[in-house]
Amino acid sequence: MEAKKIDSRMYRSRTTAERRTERRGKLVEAAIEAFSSSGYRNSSIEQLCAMAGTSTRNFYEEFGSKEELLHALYDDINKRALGAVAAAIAAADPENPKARVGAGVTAYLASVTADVRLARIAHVESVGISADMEAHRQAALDAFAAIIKQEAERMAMARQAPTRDFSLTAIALVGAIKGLAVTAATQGDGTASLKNVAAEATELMVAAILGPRH
Amino acid sequence: MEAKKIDSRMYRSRTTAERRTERRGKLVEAAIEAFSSSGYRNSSIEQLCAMAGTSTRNFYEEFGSKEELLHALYDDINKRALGAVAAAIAAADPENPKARVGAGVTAYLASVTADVRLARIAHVESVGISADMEAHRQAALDAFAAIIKQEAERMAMARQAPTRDFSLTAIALVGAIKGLAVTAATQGDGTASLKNVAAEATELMVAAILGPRH
DNA sequence: GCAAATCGGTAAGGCTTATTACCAGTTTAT
DNA sequence: ATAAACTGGTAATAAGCCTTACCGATTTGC
Repeated sequence: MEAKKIDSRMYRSRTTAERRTERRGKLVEAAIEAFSSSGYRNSSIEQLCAMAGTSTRNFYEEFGSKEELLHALYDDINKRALGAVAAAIAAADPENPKARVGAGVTAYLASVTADVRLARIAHVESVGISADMEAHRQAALDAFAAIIKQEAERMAMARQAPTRDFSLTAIALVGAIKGLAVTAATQGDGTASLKNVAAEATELMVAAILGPRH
Repeated sequence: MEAKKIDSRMYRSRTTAERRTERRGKLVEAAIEAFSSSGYRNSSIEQLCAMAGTSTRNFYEEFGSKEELLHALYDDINKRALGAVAAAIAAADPENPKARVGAGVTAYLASVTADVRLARIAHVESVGISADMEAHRQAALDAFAAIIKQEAERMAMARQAPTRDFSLTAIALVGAIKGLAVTAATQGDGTASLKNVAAEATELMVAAILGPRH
């Protein structure tokens, strides 16, 4: 009696799952555009629905609230960036620390600056929304810091870097990379080109991890 | 005819200027508490007035809007921090670059972490409020970056650092210091104590400015 | 002391926006 | 083919909040 047949019913030649994912995609795309141009707080659900060509009724079918949509969007952006970094690091020469670091940070910056709107959403519009969102954002930053810390410890283990606590170094480097990412995304010309910014970030990370004397 | 006698009239044994500055102070203090605990967007003007023991009528006498209040508060925080940094740098030994950098960054971190609420307001609650506020915030970050850049160039001039473009380095360092400041403010115990954080920031800045080989 | 001017609190108007109830359109089962 | 079930758009409900008009309280000038 309770069992519902999901994904079986068709509507306008589309299955339920198709319609849902399509609507979800449209809403996310609308949110990317609206949040990055008008700002999260100035974007109303009705506006998002109008841009996505759907209705508020369906909005609540996909997301419980505007914040839930932002949450999902934030996760998408971060998952993509984290994946790019992990892949780049894995593909780099394990014996060459600078190359590893450079590959990872360049992958991150390339991922984030590819679409200015995403950088803005991740680093500006998602800040200070609510206690929940803040906790989530902090967790994401911690995850990035953990990756950096892990890489640093790996180098220390291989005697390429001094053995010490890299916790604060990692936090500082996350902040530095974030600042460079925003700069590259908003004014990615000349001095702040992706190439220059990636080089700067790499130098800074190497200097911070390998220590002042090297 | 048009000339108004300002500050002359008394009300409840207080002059106009006295009442205004007092109210302003109470409103700012209420805003610090409300913004940092409930968040900027969740704090209504009525709430602020209730906490400050005044009325909405008087709120608009002092500030044109809630955002204007945040703007003023943000400026206060930054002015104090910038002043502390400038004083610390001026008092430091011009010949000892690391001491200068350490004094400046320690002064900044001490100023910001002295009151957790201020750190939260400056680095979290003020982000992504509006186009105006964003421009203002960016300008403040640029000002900090300019100070760092100037110090770096000063060192290069004295042949204590290599001669190069420090623009991106300064931006990265501002981000790093911001990240450390937030960490110290929110979890300023053990590893993230003011002392440790200041030391980390100093090391990073010296390494970044003086170059990898030193 | 009295009128004119100023100050400040209350309360209501008006706008925006989230949320849901309702109904029309569409599909499946018998 | 028709009833039952499901899908989705419109529109109304409801709440929150900014803003200001109004009016009593207080003070100054004459």
